[in-house]
This record gives sequence, structure tokens and C-alpha cells, in this order.
Amino acid sequence: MMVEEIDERKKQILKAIINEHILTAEPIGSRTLAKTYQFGISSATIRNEMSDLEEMGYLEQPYTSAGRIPSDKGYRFYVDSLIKEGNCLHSDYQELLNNFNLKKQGIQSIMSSMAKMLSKITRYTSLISEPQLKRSKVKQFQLVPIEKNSLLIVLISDTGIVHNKIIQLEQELSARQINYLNQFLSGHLKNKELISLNDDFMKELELKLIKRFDLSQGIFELIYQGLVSSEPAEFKVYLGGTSYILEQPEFNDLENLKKVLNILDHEEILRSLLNNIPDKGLEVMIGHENELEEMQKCSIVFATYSIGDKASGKIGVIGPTRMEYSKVISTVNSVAKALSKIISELSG
Amino acid sequence: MMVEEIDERKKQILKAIINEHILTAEPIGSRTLAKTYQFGISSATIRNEMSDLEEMGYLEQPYTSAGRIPSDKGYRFYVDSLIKEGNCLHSDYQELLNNFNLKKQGIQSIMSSMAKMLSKITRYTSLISEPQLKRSKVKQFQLVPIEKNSLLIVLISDTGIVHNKIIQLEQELSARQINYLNQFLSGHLKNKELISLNDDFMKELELKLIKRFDLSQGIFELIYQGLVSSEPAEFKVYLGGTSYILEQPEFNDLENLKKVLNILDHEEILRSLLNNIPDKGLEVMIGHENELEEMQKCSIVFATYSIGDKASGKIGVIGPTRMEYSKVISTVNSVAKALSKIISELSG
DNA sequence: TGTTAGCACTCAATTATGCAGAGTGCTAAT
DNA sequence: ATTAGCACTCTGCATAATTGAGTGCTAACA
Repeated sequence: MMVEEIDERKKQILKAIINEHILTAEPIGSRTLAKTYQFGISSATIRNEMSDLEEMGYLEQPYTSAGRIPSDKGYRFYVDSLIKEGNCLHSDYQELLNNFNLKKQGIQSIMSSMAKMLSKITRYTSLISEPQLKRSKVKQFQLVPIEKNSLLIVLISDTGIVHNKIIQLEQELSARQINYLNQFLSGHLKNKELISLNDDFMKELELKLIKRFDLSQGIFELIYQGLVSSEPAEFKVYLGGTSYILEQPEFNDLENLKKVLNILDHEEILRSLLNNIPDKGLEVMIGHENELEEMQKCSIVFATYSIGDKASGKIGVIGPTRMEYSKVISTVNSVAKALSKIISELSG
Repeated sequence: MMVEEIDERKKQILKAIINEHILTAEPIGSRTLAKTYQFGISSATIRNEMSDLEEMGYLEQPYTSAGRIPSDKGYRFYVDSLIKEGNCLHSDYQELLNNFNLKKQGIQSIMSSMAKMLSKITRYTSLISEPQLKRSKVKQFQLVPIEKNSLLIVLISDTGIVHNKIIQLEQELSARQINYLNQFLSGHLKNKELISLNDDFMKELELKLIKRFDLSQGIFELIYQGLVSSEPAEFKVYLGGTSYILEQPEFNDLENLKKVLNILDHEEILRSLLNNIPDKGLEVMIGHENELEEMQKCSIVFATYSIGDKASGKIGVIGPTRMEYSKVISTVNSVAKALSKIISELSG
């Protein structure tokens, strides 16, 4: 028999199975399902439906004659069609807002506390990425002399993040020279988007500068390097509640646990993971949808937070595929909004 | 019978037991010991000696008629009297030096890579604390205006760390005023130790300033707060190789594992742990010597790294009490030295 | 044609049982 | 003081036996 379209009753059953499985972490059988939910059909009928759902790929059987568990495809359908956004528990939300009225902390510390809070609410591990420098504008630029042959570049972006980088000069600069350089660069860089500071633009700038001021090419190159190439490509990732994964029964297996913790240990991997997420408002990545083999027993719920109307960073929650999607999705949404608001205020 | 002083033979046996246990993670019995080590005495004699050692508190029996395992007291004796410092595998050491010739990275990134390397060599989790700001001198001080009512304080310490803090002003300052303030503070703070910037000193400074320049008290207070009270008390802790704990059989027990990972999740706890360690060259903390209940199945080996001759930060390795002390101690020593050297160069 | 009751079968998890191995403590002989 | 020998203890492992939840199939039913 050809596998037909999924009908209303199948939806109900699938939804019930997933809800139950999320709660218990156990395979669900037709008998228990018939008992706990009042569908008005017998366990035998449910059995047939479950068999169909398995054939269609929404369910799996861990072994013959065990109950069924949802497949990744099942979760995907669940997330896309079977749940609607709930709303954040208002007590949690309040905690959120209360704790972050104090804006004297600096953005780093806010991100780190936000990550902690997010995992406290969801009871899963969470991660927050710093706004990417290259997507933001220069708000303030300053050169600070340190010693004869070294210089500190301080750059404040419109996201409120302060970046700094020490560069070693080969040539000694006088106070006047530094001052001039400072004025010049500050004037030309302010309000520019960092992504527009490409080679061409900088070449042009250098020419302008050289006309008025004799300066070896080397210095300009160094400043450019310090400014654009190394740091700006990177952004910090703040982790919260790493130890919450231990509370999930699927990670009682040390092999699985090791894989995941190993990923969390490597910031660069998390960074590239975050870089591959599109800038949608919300994105759910279920099991094998993640190309990292080590995380294919996990799901991640991401949201983008923004400053004004410009996407700038990501927040996410990592848990087992058997995740409380409904709760997590609404929480992540709320926290992303709160974070957007806080950072927007801070920066503007 | 009164328990007498530990004699040479007992020492040999204790040492053998601990070595063997570190290798196998199993309780050691008299028979195996007699077989693998050629003491020239029978297992029965060893048995008697082991019984004495247990009575003296150096050994423990997990259950009746099992072999013996070392107690914390046993490990303490082992570390204090039975091992001598080995030397770092020179291939590792070389790797160390090679990878860190490049000094363009900035101190943060050096610390983070150092922590990674330390745990790669030892195969245990490691931690490195940033030099404490309050123990270092001001090398450079600069105020950067951001907007009309906010100001960035940039402070470079002689350890090469760049600290920054944004403060919100209530009063608007002109460019000239900021410039003056900058000059004034920069002049008076440079080369001062941050720990000496107490209330008295700042009061005095404020009086001097007010004589020449009309400025509301509020601003000075704000700068002082930004400078001394919040950030400087803190310092970052870099963790490396968190997932290595999973390789230790003693942490196959999820309860234990949870406790330890939970501690590693909380930077503030690690900070206070590090703060309680004296500035000796090397310090070993074994099991219950740590007052944190959660870490009493762990040992930690700490060393202090310094800039010039001034102690400035700590590095440490965390493992089970059954740790390869000899190897770890020498490695930690070597890495601390290497780090001291790198930072000294960087800052001087 | 969809639904259901009933039955045989399957498999994991739990419990019971027996056995082997490593170890101890004690005693008596050296 | 040392050692051989022996009785005893306890864990770990392997091998059933039992239980229970669950499935698939078939035949009867609305």
C-alpha cells in the first residue's frame, strides 16, 4: 500500500507520542497511549496507526517489540506543524527584566549573565555569541601610545563592544605624529561599517594620508591588519550551564557525553556552527540536520538578536533531540528580544 | 602496639602501592605487589606492613578483603617525601617554546592557548588565571570620549593586559576638559601600583585637581569607581581540556562528575579557589585539603607565574586524587616558567 | 472497510544462582 | 621477625529464569 498523506488522527497520535516521550524519555507503546490519552479508539487501532507512522518515517522502534520513539523527521514535523508558540512563564520573564535593569555592567558581563539565565530557565546548556565586529559600525576610534614601539588600537563599535589590539611598530612615532594619525583615522573611520573597510578603501585612505604626512607604509599596513584581519573575524561565545547536559538521560552514556562536551570545549567549533546559521528570527536544528557528527543526538534552538533592525548575534539552547521544544522556543524568543532591547539601549 | 615511625621498607612499599594504583586505578593487593616488585620479602610480610600502613592512615581498604588504595594522607606523604621532580619531556617542552615565539597574539589569547596546551600535555583539565590587576602597575592610562555623557577608561597594566570600562556621566564634558582630566590623571597614575590607589590617595588627588580645575565631585568618584572597585577585583580564568575528566575512571560515576563539572562551570568559584592559594612556587592540594566538598575527590597542582620577580597569576591542573603527581608537578613547573618568560618579554 | 479483541511471540530488564579470583587475617612453624 | 598455609570474605562475571511491556497478525464485528 502506498503511504498516504498524514491525516488528522495520525497527527494527534504523533503529537501525543512525542509529548509523552519528551516527558519520560522512554519508548511509548500503544497500550499506555490508549490508557493515558482518551482518543476513543482501541490500542489495536493505535497500533496500526503507529505502524503507518513508522513506515512514513516519523517514528522508530529501538528494537523489535519495544514501543516507538520519534525520529528526527518526527520531531521536525512536530516543531513545524504540531506546536504553537506558548508564552514565557511570566515569573521567569520578570526575573529577566529585573536582573538586567542595571546597565552599568558592560556588554561582556551582560552576555555572560544572560547565558547563565537562559540555561537556568530552560535547564539546558545555552550559548550566546557576541555581536560580530565586522557587521557593526565604528563609533569611536583611538590610538593609545604604550611604549616607543608599541601602540594600542581601541575601537568602540555601535554595539557597545570595546575592542583593543596592541601592535608592535618598527618605527618610532612622536606624540605629534600619533596625534595626527589618530585625528585622521578617527575622522575617516567613524560611522563606517567595518565590513566596508576593505583593501580598496584603506589603500585610498593611505594615499590621502601620505599626501599630507610622511609616514612609512609599514605602519598603515600594521594598523590595518590590527584593525581588520585578526580580531574582527572572531567573536566570543559565552556558554551557560554546561553541566545541565548531565541531567539528560541520553547522555548517561559516556561516549555520547564525551562527544558533546568535547564540542563545547572548542570555541572555534561553536563559532563556525553559529556562523552557518542563517539570520532568521528563529531556527531549530534537529539531530542529523546538524552536520557535526558529534552533535547528532542534540537539537539546538537558535534566535538572532539585533540592534535596531540589524541582525547582530545569536543565542541558542542545546539539548537532546528529545527537547522541550515548545518551552525552549518561546524562552529563546523572549530572551533574544530582551537582549536586543538591552543592547540597543546600551548602544544608542 | 603503638604505631611507630614509618621506616624505609614501609616507604618503599607505600611508594610501590601508590605508583601501581596511579597506573591501574585498582586496589592493590599484597600478592600482586610481591609479584611485580622484587622486594625480597614474601606477600605475607607485605601484608603485615600494609596492615600497619593502614593503621597509620596512609592506606585504606574499599571493603573487607579487597586490596588497599592510598588515602589522602598517603598521597600527601608520597608528594612530600617519595617523589622527586622529574623533568619535562623535552619534546613537549619544545612544542611549548615553538608555539609561543609569536608574540603578536595579545595576552588573552596566549593564556587561552597555554591552558589548552597544558591540558594536552598532562591529559587533565587545566586552568590559568589572568594576572590580577590590583597587583600590577599602571603603564598607560587614557580616557576616550564615546558620547556626550559616556566615557571609556582604558588602562594598560605592566602585565600587558588592557582593561576597559565604560562609565556614564551625569555632567557633560567638553573636549578640553576631558583632555585636561586625561593629562592630569595619566600623569598622577602612571607607574602607581593599583593596590595603592585607595580612598586616601584618590581624595588627595581630587583636592589637587579641584584647586586648578572646577569639576563636580561626581565625575571623579565615577572614575574612581570605574577604575578600582568593580573590575580590578576580578580576573579571568581560562580553562583548558574540560572534557579530559571524562577519561578518568573515578568520574564514570555521574554524581561525582556532576559535582566537578558544576564547579568548572562557575568561574567565580574557581576565582575564589585561586585566591586562597598562597604565592608559593608550587602548591599541591590533595582531596580533602580542598574545602570545596565537590572537589574532594580531586587534586590540584598549582604554580605561580610571575613578571620579573613579582607573583602575578596562577596556573593549575585538576585531576583525580589518583593523579600522576610526578609528571604533573614538573609539567606545571615548566609551563609556569615558560609563561613567566613570555609575559615578562611581552610587558618589558 | 475500518475497528477491535485475542493470542502468540519477542526482547530488555530484573532477579537469582553459582563460581572463580584476588585478597585478607590469623596461626603455627621457622 | 618472617613466612607458609589455611579459612574466610567479598566482588565480578556469567548463566539462567522470570516478568512485563509491547508488537503483529488474524478473525470477528459494525
